[in-house]
Amino acid sequence: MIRIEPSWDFYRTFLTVLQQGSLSAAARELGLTQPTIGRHIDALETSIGFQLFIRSPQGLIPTEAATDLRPHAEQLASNAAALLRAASGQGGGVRGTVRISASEVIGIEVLPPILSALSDQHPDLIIELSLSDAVENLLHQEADIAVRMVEPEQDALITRRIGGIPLGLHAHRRYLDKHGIPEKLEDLLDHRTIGFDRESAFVRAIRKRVPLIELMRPSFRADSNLAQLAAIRAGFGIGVCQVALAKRDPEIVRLFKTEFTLPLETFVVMHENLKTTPRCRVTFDALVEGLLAYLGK
Amino acid sequence: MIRIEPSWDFYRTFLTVLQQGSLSAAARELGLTQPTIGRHIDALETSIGFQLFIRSPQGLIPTEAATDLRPHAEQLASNAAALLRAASGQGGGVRGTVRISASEVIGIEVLPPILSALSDQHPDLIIELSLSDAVENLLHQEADIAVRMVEPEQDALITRRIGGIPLGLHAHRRYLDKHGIPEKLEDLLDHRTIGFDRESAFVRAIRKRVPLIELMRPSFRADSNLAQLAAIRAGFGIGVCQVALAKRDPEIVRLFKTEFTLPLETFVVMHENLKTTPRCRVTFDALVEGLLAYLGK
DNA sequence: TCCTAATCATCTATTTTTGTATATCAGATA
DNA sequence: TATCTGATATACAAAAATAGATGATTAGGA
Repeated sequence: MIRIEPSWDFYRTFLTVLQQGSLSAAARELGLTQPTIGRHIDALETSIGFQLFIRSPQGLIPTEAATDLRPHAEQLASNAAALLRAASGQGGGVRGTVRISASEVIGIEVLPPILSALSDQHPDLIIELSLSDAVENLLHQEADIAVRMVEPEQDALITRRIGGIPLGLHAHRRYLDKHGIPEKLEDLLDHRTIGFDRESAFVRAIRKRVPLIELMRPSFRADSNLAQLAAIRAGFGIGVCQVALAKRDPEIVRLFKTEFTLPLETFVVMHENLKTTPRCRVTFDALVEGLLAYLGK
Repeated sequence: MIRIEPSWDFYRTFLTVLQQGSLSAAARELGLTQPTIGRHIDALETSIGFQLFIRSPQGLIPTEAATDLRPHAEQLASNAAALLRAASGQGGGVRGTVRISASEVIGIEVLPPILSALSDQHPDLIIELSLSDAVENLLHQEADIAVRMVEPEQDALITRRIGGIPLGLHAHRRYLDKHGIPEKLEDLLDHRTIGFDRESAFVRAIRKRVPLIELMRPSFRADSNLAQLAAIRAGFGIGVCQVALAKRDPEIVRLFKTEFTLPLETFVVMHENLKTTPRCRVTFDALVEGLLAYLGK
């Protein structure tokens, strides 16, 4: 039974201990001392009435109860960070921190010049870029704005459709010189191809489009699209990547230009709450404009 | 510029001051003293670098900045409460607090017997009932389970469709004795009717079904369906309410049984995270079963 | 086997936070 | 006008939280 509400700071301490694995490490992380962290955990355990950690000389091992509470504590941390970001943007004008979530490929290959120009225009704007393909992080307020490849169905979000980024099959000229150029799609079965590690919505979309993919046995697998792109650039074999990115390297050749093309629908998404805050508004617009330009629109 | 992260407790204090409107009232609310609350606000203002309140002898007036931060602070409070509820349910078995959100009518007229039976079966279960028609409170974790009249489109939610609760036009016999029984739908225009205060999705659904409603000039308006039900029971006039509720009072007569009937789709909804926690599982099942029984299924 | 490095627990001095009491101000009321 | 009630601000003492130092325990490596 919980008698009095614990200090919210205890939640922060609790999460940090979970993340760091020991009182000492959490103390270093938070700029406090180990006895203080220990007292916080003790107080929290007393307050909620059960044990959160098993102490050991190697650190603290979370109990099942602690693991159950972890997502709540993480959300609390996200919200606290969101509040601070909101606070940093106060005072009118474009200033403060804006946190953008995007896929690895987009974040590394496409966004930097867009964000760089934005930053030049608004020197007081601090840009954080979080690279992840998880769709949910807008709802958890881990980011203010997201570039997504699936249309979100959430009402509280403002969504702007950018269009389909064309994907194509590509290989490095070095690879083709050595292994020959496939003439028909079926020839791909005899080539070294680059594929996905795990099943995902994106992979299913490709399969649907080109059932042949099903039969292929990739000789290189990676979940990270970035790693796949690197593999194509390194001449490892034939893989799927954005046409615009491939064009940057004159040594990379597009294959089956007519037979295989796949538009990757792209959206810029923002919390409705943030539409009036200048820094988010400006960043949202810059992303939309920059991505449209990237698509040649 | 924010230099060091403020204590999370300051956020709680900040929100309480916003809610209560003065340092003194917030101090009473939190069980602290007015100087302490004042120091918390001072420290938070120093930390984030701008003023949150204008002090006055009548209390504290929030600045625009404070108003902007308010939703974040509220979400923080919801999450902290959700964490505590999760904590209260630890230890296996059906125990702890479960928070249910439902519309006023459902919560007052339909749920009590269901929840009462549930409570008898599980003495360690503490039930909180939050009456509101806002759809979003599941996402904000203000409730664990919700009874909703619109199907949520959110992926992270578990939804169970109950079916359509039939609505009908009703009036008290006392009213009909005095004003006569309308023969045709058009006759309603000459009667005292009970209508809605504001536009809502529910109202639009009714309008679509029975365009005649558009023409009616209700002599009693209330947003609260509960107030409308009370008005029908008091013999004020003719209004819309659940058929099953009207039947409980033999003095209430249903009108235009064939011409006017409207099923109110009903869903029980729960966060996916909570499906393994016994108290939520059990409550969810009890609500589904109870509501199906209420519908005669 | 012994040494090192990491951990948590405990005790005490110090710093920080909080509470108490009081002063001050603005508005409502007789 | 005098008074009462609510509010914030300030000074100082009390309480609480914190840091620092030390000891005990364990794992891993020479």
